[in-house]
Amino acid sequence: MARRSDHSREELREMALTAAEKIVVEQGYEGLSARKVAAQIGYTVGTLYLVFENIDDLILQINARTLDRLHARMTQPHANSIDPRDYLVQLGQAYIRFADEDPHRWAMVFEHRLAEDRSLPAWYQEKVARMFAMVEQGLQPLAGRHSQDDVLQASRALWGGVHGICILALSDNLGVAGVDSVQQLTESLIRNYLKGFTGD
Amino acid sequence: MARRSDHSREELREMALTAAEKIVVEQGYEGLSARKVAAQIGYTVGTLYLVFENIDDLILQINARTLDRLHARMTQPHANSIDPRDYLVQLGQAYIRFADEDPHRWAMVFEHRLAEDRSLPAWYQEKVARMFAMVEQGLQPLAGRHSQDDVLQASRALWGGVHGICILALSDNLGVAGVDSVQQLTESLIRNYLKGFTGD
DNA sequence: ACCTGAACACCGTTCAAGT
DNA sequence: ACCTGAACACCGTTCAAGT
Repeated sequence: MARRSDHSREELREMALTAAEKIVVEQGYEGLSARKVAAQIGYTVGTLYLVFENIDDLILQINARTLDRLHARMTQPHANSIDPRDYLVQLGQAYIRFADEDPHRWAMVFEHRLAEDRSLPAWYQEKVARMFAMVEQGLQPLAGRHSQDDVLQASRALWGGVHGICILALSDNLGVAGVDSVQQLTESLIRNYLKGFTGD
Repeated sequence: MARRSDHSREELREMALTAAEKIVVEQGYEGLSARKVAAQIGYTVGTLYLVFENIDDLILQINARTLDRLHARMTQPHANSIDPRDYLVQLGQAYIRFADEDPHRWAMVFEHRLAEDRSLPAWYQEKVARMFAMVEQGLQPLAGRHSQDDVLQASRALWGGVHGICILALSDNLGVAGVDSVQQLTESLIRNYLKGFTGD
């Protein structure tokens, strides 16, 4: 015992994150604990605190990976060759699909709250911003006579909307059953909003 | 000790809920614990379990009260005498205002997750349904040639949208500062969606 | 230098025992 | 009959001590 040096810090970190992600995927946010992660990788709890600041830090690292996965899923090959409206609907539906297929991972991103006084690190906020930027860009071709500020506001309203439908659906608060109806709701929100936005 | 009979079950319940609400308002969801509630009302933890099934049950009771408060706030006096569009915007803004003024109480309603296998009791689900019904009714005058099903779907999309903006704003994920901009986002979402919905 | 093991201050929940 | 107090199985976090 003590001084094993079986693994480097980096290896330890990777093992811990992988083990933690497995727990989250299987048991959800509530099922995660430092002790479980430590047990999974064959170290003591104390060791985790050599690699992560605390449990919030560990969760943040996982959430960052989740945001990366989500971003990858939302990156479409033919973004430029299709109608902007269809593209935005596709973005929304990719988002819903991701949340539906990996609900625990997705939920942790939004269920995890930092202590009131702490705020998300810049590198993390950037990952969130990147997603909003996708929507903003998708909206750009429809801007018409709208100012850049209008487009920004619209992208936030729109994405907030998609997110809300997603949340309510996954928590069964929308009284809609199945992914298909959620996808329809999303499409309804986006298309109607865009009609209003473009003024067609 | 033992056999105090200082308070009836009903009194105990009321005291516990009031104490618990105070803790939630001040310290948020995470700050709540059965032991703290018990200490506040001068009883042992065990006593709480004579009045509530478990801590989830206690939280559900608080959340039910919160939904009642919210419903009261959203009930407007002149609902029938104003433009339906304005009315829906007012509903949305009342929702945002409530969340902004009482963030901890509001957040607990949406942060609290039941165990995967358990579902919300019918009496609780009805309180949620009641709020969606308000939106649905507000939307009714704008239905035009839309089917009843379309109106239902639209009310869900719209309310999901408002909710999403509210969540992202309160978790600082929208990059918007202050209630005013959130209110603007909400109005943008609702008015543009309605333009699309009514086809004007 | 690296990791452990035990400690500390917390949880939710249960239930024999006291009055 | 009513409530306690202690127990059980968990938490996150810290850090002296062992190799």
